[in-house]
Amino acid sequence: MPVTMRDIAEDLNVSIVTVSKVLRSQGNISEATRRRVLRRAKQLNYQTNWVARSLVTRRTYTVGLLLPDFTHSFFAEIAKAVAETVRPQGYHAVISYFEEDPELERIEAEALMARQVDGLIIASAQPEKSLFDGMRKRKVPFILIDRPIAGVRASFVGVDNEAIGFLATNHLIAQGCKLIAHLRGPDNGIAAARLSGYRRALRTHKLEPLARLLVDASFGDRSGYEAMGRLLQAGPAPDGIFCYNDPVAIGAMRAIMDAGLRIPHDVAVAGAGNVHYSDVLAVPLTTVDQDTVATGRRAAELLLRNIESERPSSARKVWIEPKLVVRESTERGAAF
Amino acid sequence: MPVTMRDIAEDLNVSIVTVSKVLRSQGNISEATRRRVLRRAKQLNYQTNWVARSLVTRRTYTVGLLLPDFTHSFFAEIAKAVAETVRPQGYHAVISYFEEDPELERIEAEALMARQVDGLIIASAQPEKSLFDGMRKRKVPFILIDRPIAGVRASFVGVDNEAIGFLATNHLIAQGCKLIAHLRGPDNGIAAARLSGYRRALRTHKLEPLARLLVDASFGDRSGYEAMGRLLQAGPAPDGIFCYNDPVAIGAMRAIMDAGLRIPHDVAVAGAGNVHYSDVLAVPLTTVDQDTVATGRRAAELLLRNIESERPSSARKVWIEPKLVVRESTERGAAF
DNA sequence: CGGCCGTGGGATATCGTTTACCCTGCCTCG
DNA sequence: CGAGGCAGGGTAAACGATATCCCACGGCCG
Repeated sequence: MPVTMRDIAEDLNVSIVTVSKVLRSQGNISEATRRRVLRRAKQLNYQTNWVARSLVTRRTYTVGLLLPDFTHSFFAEIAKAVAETVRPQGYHAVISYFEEDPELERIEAEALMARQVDGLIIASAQPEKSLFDGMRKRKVPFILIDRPIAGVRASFVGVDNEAIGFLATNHLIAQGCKLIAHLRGPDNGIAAARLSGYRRALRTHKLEPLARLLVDASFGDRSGYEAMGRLLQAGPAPDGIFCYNDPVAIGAMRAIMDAGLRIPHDVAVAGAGNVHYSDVLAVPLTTVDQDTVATGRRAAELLLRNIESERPSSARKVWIEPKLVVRESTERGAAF
Repeated sequence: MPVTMRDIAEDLNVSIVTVSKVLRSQGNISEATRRRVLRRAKQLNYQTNWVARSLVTRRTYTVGLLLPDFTHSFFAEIAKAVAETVRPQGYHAVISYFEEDPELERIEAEALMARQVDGLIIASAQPEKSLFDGMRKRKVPFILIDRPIAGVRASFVGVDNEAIGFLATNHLIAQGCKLIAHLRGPDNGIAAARLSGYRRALRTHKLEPLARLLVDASFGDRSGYEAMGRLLQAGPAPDGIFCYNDPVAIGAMRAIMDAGLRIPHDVAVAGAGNVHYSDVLAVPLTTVDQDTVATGRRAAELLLRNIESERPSSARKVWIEPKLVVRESTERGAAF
């Protein structure tokens, strides 16, 4: 069995409390005993038992991270940023995922709380309101990320999706595109915001938002391929496309090339999300980066502040600024 | 503050022990009190305090997972498989990473042990032998994955890299390639094993292993591009290439196309690793899948067995069978 | 009728720390 | 010279559960 403070105390004929004080540099302990304790601790390779410590301090120095799927690089990067932000403060991140299943999400959240995490960061699937009530009742601080949930009063950190749509579309316009289509994402707030940014950019430049240039896609490359196919059959090809996200854009690019058109010469393509293989594609893809690192970092900082400050701090919303990443798929020069 | 067993016990005028027994379905408790306790627990929304329970049972039902980097999809997928395997048994996985830094690796491992994980799964960077000694001393079961460490007696689960080299090369031969090159990886055991599989395949089919067809690359797409460039300049182009991994293969493909050659018509290309975007490339890439799911699952199963069985179970080595994934980059039909 | 057993439940110690006090000298200072 | 303060420790009670025994009672059996 592992070494405990008791072992050290008995070896040295001091009390356990003395050992504890030395190890935490608390209270008044003479330099002599301090050294003796430290030396013996090192010899025995003593390690704090965090379970015991947590029981009495009511702090585990652990934050829970609840994600739909950490094999998606988007979430993996957020997780990494969170872990890196809390580590210097002595916290660990424990990561759980729930596969977009609200029931599993509740179960995992409660498991994390039963393990007494000091706080939670959640990219929630669904407004299972009871979950949030439960957290509030137990006064566990939590931060929502990426997906705001209507009707839940909570701090939130996420990218400004409207800005993503605006940035990408604006860039296409700056590249000289006149007929700009949008492959729109699934029926959720994120897709709606990106669409609305697309519309604002068109409006700003007095381009007409033609209905036939707005095509339903989803979130995968297959849906992008199909949507693009429909768009190309329906009439004259657009000269620019903003796609809901990178996979959709990749599918669209394939459809464009299959149709014998060239990127960006005939059609410029922009995506969103900056998946990390966007630049090893046949034509490297212009996209809008969501700055996962900033998202994770800000969320973690906010959470730590809430944890340390006891008080049920007011719900803050932090919007991360997206950044345009220009690659070949839109580089046609303003001269076009 | 959260609800405890004491709250339930006082409300019902029974002892804490009785409550505890009901909640764990242990001991003899009458159906009547059983129901009363359960009802009250539900009303109060009682949740086991795992910190307290763990202190006395000496079990946290938590396994640690120590990875170089979980934003690499390879490790993320392993992590997911591990989490999924242990979850039904009531365990949680807590994931840590160490960025290939042996010092950080040791620190994180000890932090996990201080948090009393019941076992560890490690894709270790380096043979900091002291780390493994420490784990053995504290009798924390652990399993190495992906990277065997020479001189450390421990259970291991990983893919058979020699088989990867053999499978890929063999496939190229079956596709009719006669002049097969290899872009070799960095100087480690994994690359060496893949190379040796490549050689065995050539030998088996009595093809000559020309020295000029063996080119040093590294692990990134840039290195693949450059290595391929050198190879093409040095003499007649090979008609098949097996690359250390997928990124290298992607770089190589770009170099091949830049040289005006066609894939797979002029050169067939095979990679290894099956990164999840291999099939959205300009030419979908034939590769060898490492079966991350099996790796994670087997490692988790082995670990759980070790945990449950107390006894310092003997070090087992499990080799995961890789699987060939054929895509366009090698599809030329045996007729060539 | 005494002994034994099963049922239903409780008392108490324990897990390894921290926390909140308390105690004992000795020194200083008015 | 007595009060007060501080340095350097110690005692005891948590923290929230589980483990290990123990007890009372009733029924049943020989």
